[in-house]
Amino acid sequence: MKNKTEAPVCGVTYIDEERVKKIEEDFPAGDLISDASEILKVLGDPTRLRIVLALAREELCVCDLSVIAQVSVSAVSHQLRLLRGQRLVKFQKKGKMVYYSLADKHINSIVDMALEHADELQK
Amino acid sequence: MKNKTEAPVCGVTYIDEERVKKIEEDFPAGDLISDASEILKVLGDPTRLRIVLALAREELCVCDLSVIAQVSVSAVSHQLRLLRGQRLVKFQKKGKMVYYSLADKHINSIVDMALEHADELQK
DNA sequence: CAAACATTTGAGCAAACGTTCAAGTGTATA
DNA sequence: TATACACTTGAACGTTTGCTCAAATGTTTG
Repeated sequence: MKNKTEAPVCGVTYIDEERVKKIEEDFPAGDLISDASEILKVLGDPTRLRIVLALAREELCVCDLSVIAQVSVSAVSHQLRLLRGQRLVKFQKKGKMVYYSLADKHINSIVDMALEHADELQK
Repeated sequence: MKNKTEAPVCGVTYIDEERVKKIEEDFPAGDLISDASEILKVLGDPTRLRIVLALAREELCVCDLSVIAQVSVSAVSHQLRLLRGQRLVKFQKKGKMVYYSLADKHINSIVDMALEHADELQK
C-alpha cells in the first residue's frame, strides 16, 4: 500500500497514485476511446449484429436483410443508417434496389472474436 | 433478379429467396448472436471501455479505476457489476480493498481491434 | 402519366441505460 | 467499541435506444 492522498479532481481518496499515473501515461486518447466504444456499441445489438453477419457472407438488399434480421424493412433501414454512420457498411444502388455490403474487414475479426468468446461462455 | 414471392413471416416481399436461404443455413444460432451482441454492448460504452483498457494493463482497485474512468466510485461500481455479469472481469479481495482484473484474453483482442479501426477512421 | 415497388425518413412511444445521491455492508484501526 | 474507509446497492432521474406507423422519395414499368 502507498500513501493516501486527496484526489484533485473528484474528491475521491485514491490509493495508488503511481500506479494510476503509470497507466494514464500510455492510455489511448479520449477521442480514440469514444470512437472505439461507438463502434462496439453499434455492433452490440442483436439486430445490427445479424445484419453485419449476413453482409459478411454476401451483398444483400434491404428487403432480404429484413428477413434475416427478423425485423421490419423500416427497422432495418434505420439500423443501416447507424451502420453507415460508423462506416461499417457501404451500399450500391441498382435501380430501385439498394445492395449493402461490409465496408471493412476489421469488422469481421471483431465480430468473430465476440462470437468465439460467447461460444466458450456457453461451456 | 429472381422470382418475387410473399414472405411467410412478416408480409414483406422478398427478393432473392435462394440467397437468403443460403445465408440462413450456416448462420450462428440465435443464442450465440444474443450473447455475442451482449458482450459487444458491454464494451461499447466509454466508461466501461476505459475500465477494461486500464485492467488490461494492471490489476486495480475500484478507487483508482474511478480516477482513470473519470466517474464517481459509485458509477464505477455499477459498471463493474455489468462487467462481472458478462464475466469480462474477475476480482480479488484484500481487506477492505477489491482488486479487479480482466477475466479473459479475448477481450484484449476485441478491444484492440476496435481501437485500431477507430484509429484508421481518424485518417 | 399512373401505379407499383424498394427504400428512407420523422414522429411518437415504451423500454433500457448511465449517472447521482443516500443508505447499506463489511473490514480495519485508533 | 467507535470511527473511518472501500465498496456495493437501490431508487430516482433525464437521456438514449429501437421499434412501429404513416408519409415521403425515387425508380421502374404498364
